[in-house]
Amino acid sequence: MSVSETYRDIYRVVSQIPRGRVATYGQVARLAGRPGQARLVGYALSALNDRSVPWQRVVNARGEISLRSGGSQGECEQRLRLESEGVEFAPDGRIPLERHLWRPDGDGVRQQTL
DNA sequence: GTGGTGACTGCCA
DNA sequence: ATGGCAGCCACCA
Repeated sequence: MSVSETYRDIYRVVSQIPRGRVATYGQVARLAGRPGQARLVGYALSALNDRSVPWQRVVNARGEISLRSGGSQGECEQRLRLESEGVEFAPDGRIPLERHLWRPDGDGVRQQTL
């Protein structure tokens, strides 16, 4: 394999993010069994080369899109993809985590209660 | 094996 | 409210 089990675990968690919802790096890290190590998630996604993984649903703690080193059109593409999935963006370009933050435990029980 | 860096987060000023 | 510094783990040279 090209990736370690840690990466694979991270990808697995990211793949479990439901459509129309987003998760923070820290959250994914915690679910992946690496609490407090959001950097690894970001780094794992940076090394990610698989379109099967919805990496676009992973945002930073502020609900903004973290763009990669050097900067690229990935940011715009990510936003478009999320909007296409039903994720709303605030005027300031942020995502209301209160509404779209993924709740693994809730499992879509109370998230839709706007 | 060692050193530096990174798509982050949280606390302090 | 914003800005800056330190820390964690894994990958690359």
